[in-house]
Amino acid sequence: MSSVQTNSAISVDCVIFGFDGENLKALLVRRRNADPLYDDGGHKLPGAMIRENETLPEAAARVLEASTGLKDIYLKQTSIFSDPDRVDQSELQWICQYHGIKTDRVVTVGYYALVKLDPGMVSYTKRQGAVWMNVDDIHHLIMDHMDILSDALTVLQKDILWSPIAFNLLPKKFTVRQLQNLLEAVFGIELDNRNFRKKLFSAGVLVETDEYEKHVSHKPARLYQLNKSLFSKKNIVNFSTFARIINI
Amino acid sequence: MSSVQTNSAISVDCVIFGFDGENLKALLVRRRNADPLYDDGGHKLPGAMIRENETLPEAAARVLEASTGLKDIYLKQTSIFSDPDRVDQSELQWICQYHGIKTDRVVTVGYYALVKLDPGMVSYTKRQGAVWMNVDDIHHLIMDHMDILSDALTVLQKDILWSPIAFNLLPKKFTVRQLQNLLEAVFGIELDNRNFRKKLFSAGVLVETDEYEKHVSHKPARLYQLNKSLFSKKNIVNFSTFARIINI
DNA sequence: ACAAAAGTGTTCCTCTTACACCCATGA
DNA sequence: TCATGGGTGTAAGAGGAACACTTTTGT
Repeated sequence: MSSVQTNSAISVDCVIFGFDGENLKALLVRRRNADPLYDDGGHKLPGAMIRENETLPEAAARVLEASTGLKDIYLKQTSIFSDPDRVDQSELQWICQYHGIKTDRVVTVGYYALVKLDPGMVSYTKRQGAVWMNVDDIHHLIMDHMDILSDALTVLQKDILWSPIAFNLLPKKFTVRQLQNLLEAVFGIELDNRNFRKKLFSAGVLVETDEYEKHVSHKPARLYQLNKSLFSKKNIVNFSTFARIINI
Repeated sequence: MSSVQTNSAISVDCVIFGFDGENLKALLVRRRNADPLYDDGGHKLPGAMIRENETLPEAAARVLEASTGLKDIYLKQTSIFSDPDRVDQSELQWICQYHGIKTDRVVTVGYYALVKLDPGMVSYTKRQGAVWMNVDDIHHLIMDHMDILSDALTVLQKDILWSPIAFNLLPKKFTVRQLQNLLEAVFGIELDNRNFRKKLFSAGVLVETDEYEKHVSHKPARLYQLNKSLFSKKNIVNFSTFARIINI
């Protein structure tokens, strides 16, 4: 019988999703920005080891802030990746050396975050050496990070159906089309615009503003906001608007 | 800045759900069956420390087998509980002593399992000193185990809507009423029996058998089985039958 | 014979789907 | 004036909700 494992290191890896009005994107970093020796060209998810006196959500929030400069962002745990061999020996050696620690094993916890992708954000992350890639175009990441990403996407899909988190990916004021594009991108489906509007408005999740798109070479679309009064009651629990609209 | 945490112990705690045809139950153990000194009368969830060369799902399966004698049971990770103070100093001391380990911190990972509650199972668990309690009647557990239980129930509810796991709580052959009772118990709702049958049969998830209930003092109900052909295709992904039936 | 749960049909109404044209703007 | 996406209505059909009585068994 093997002995109890006490010498584990625990890390968090964050899948940071963003939406540019067209495509769902995720933020990736080079293996080691700070250490060109180990930049093998592979991309990875932003992550970190947990510290003493820090919970996992706190560690994830720290990673998020380091990558994006943002605090108070929607952040949710997905799965744990605990295969003893998920980090091979040479990776492990490097990790121990890099952090100045000694460990036999690294268990990682996946998180996903939802951020508003505006030009300011893009230039901020660019300065950090990070890159926003279309989720559909990401095929290879180092270690098991591809698994972590796929898992996060699956969880995101379910969560969007059952909570109003989709609005975390949109600007405060947005067009109906942006919301429709978002759902189409996340689920890989197409929606009938007329029926989408009907169900959306009858569900009462949106409040119209008096503002419109500007500088577009077609009839400018009205901007809407999320109906915040949904949050005052216990309606969050019952938010299944998108499940109905997508008809799953 | 605090240093990187490497000396964590990782445990798993399992919420083992069972259904007796009427109520949803969970399996609880005394704090330390083996050690009467520490039996303070409080109940806890079955759990264990992870071992070297063991993944978390493997550790959870080990706990499950120790509690119920069952292998190959549906088992799913829920959340992680990582508050540095979730285990207080005296608990920590006891844990280190009991396991003969040295650690500063115990992070635990919640799992839930679904088992068929037949008389054999009940007597097996009774011999282990464990007890099946109605989930509705559980109000106090030691440490943060009540949080782990509540969390598992929430996850179970969502999962039941989106996958055929409900059938893991029923015998191989069951009546329509048992399935209805199960859904009513898990969600705390009431369903119209006629409409329930209509939707259930039209969804094609059940196959009828030629068998009936026996020794009941009313018209015996026909026994049904889960339509296994659902699994051959990719239908598992699209299983939303109960979401439709419950109309969420 | 009685108690207890099984099993069955219909009507009404709501919600979903499918589908085509005019409108406002920038270039 | 043209190209582009915004924005609207209707008709037909499917699916959901509400509801009461007969059947079969054990006692």
